[in-house]
Amino acid sequence: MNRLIITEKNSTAKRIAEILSGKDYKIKKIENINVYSFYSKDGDNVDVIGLKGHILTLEFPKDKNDWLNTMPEELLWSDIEKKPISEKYIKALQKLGKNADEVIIATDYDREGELIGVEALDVILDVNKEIKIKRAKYSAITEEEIKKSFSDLLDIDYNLASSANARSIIDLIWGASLTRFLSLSAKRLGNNYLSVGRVQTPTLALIKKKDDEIENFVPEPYWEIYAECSKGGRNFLAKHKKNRFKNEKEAKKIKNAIEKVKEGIVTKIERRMIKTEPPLLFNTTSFLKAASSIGFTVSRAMNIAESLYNRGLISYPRTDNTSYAGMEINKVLVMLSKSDEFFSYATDLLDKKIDINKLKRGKETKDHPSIHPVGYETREKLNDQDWKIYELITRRFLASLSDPSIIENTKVEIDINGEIFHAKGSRFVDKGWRSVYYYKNIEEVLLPVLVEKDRVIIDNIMLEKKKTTPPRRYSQGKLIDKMETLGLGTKSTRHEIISKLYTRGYVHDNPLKSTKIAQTVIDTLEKYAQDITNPDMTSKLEEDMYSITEGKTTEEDVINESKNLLSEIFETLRENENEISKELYDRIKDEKIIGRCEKCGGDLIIIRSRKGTRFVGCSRYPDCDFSLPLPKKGRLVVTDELCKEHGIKLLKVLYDNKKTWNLGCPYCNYIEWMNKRRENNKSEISKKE
DNA sequence: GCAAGGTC
Repeated sequence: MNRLIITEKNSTAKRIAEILSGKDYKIKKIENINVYSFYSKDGDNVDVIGLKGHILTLEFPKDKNDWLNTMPEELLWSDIEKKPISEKYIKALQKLGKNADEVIIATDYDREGELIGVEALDVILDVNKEIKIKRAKYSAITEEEIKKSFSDLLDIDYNLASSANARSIIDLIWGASLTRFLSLSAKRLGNNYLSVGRVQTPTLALIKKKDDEIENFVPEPYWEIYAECSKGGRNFLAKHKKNRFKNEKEAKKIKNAIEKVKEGIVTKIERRMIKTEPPLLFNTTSFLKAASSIGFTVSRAMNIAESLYNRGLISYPRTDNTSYAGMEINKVLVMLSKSDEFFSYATDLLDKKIDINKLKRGKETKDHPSIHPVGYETREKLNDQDWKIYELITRRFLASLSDPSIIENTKVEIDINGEIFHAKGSRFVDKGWRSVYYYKNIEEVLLPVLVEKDRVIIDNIMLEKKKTTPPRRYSQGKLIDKMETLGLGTKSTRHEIISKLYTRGYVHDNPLKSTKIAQTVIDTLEKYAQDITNPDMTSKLEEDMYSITEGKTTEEDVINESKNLLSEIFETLRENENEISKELYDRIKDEKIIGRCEKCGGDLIIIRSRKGTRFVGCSRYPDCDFSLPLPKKGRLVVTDELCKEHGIKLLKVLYDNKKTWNLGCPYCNYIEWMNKRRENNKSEISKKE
């Protein structure tokens, strides 16, 4: 009998073949894809193939491809076709499926995994209707789990696959129709289109909202009173117990009253032990957050993690798990105890004989284990960035197994002529896990030895004026975290969604700032199509998907309900079509004004020629011919910052390969370029001489 | 040239 096993990715195909064959398998290539082949104990021939995630994608029929000749709302009621993403996987599945008596779907144990399995199954049923179908569900790729799942095979959960299918159709219809409507209204076609989506738009709205808060923030002054104290030659700082004074007079009055006082009395000392439990193991979100805080962009961090995974150095980087499930702690520790960098720490942990049952913390999910090291490579053999990521993951793993960190906090109350001041100190009692995971460094504040009724010398009383600060923008890491909290995107897509916002010219910088275009898009959508700007759309979809899975409703019903809602939105959009178009077009046109013409005082605008070239020109052309060159390639992003010398908005250029060039002021850039050219000419001339 | 979801 021929048995075919289909997994979601190559790495699990290989691992499953290893486990089920006892490492006795051969690799054959079909359509240049690895297939792991072996004989089972019963003498059955088994082939294991790993796919590359989804093998099919959704598409509108060709006649709907012309944006200018299709009403965006026509997409709501259009057919949707399923098209292969890569032909070779389809061909390979057909070849293997034709000769198989039984197929076991062994894709990941989640919604999308079930759909990927059904996609593969549909391809196979086309060529072999008689085939027997089974499903293997495993919650970790450990020997025990895999063996158990293959000896206890289940059936395909078609409802679960259906729920994922509904999601994909709804995403395409909403995304494509609204993207086209906005792009057409704003006359932004070609690669300048204005994208809209269930996940990207609410994410962008978060960033824009933060920008609004900062824009509207009015700083309020407040005052703080500090006392510079000393005891036994040791200086320390105490702060008035009221902390912030909103009233300057009140603060001044206190300062004046105690300014000449030379001594204070310690009236109270409070000591508290603060125990901080070790951090949980990394899942994708917490990993990206940590990588972001040490200076990586989330895309870069994810790329490196993928590459470390492919080299066998870390476990699968896309997971929601933060528990120890599916992980062999001692094996990892033994491996690390042989490493140059971590041997002493790992050895100590091994000696401690950690009780795994006491480590049952974190969220246990049915997907891959938490991100942890599975191999080791010396620092020299990895490049700097790869090492930093590997080190971060390894230190986190070690930290999670370590003791809590204990800090002693001391609060000293000092009476200065009736005014109460507080001095705060902190020192490590036991660094615990912080000695190996030292990324969030905590500084000790040491106070002199004090007891109640001690007299301390007051060297100086200071009144400091401060201002309340606006909220902080989202860093990439914080945004990933926020997206997870709101249920936006998945562990695998969140970083891609953020990159997408950059390449669309919707955001720039890190922490993220929204561009004018983004602000206009969000304002328009919030006015006329609020559902798509709201994270609730995702929560609602999640509920609907759950109902489909439970059999309480159908894929068709959910899609129709969603289409009806979108159809109502389109009615509103059409009613306000002219206004929307004018608003989008005008505000984005304003975006093109980047400064004032030094020759005539007109507006400097980014002008695009029909040939696709562009330059900075004066709005009073042909009366004024002032112009500045711009690079031919890449997407221009206009920032809010102005050139200090020319008052022109600074520009950035985004390239397809995701590289960014901070062009800055186009005038400065032009001058620099001219100077360089002059230098080159000079050297050319001198060479000739 | 649209989305989001997989995976590399």
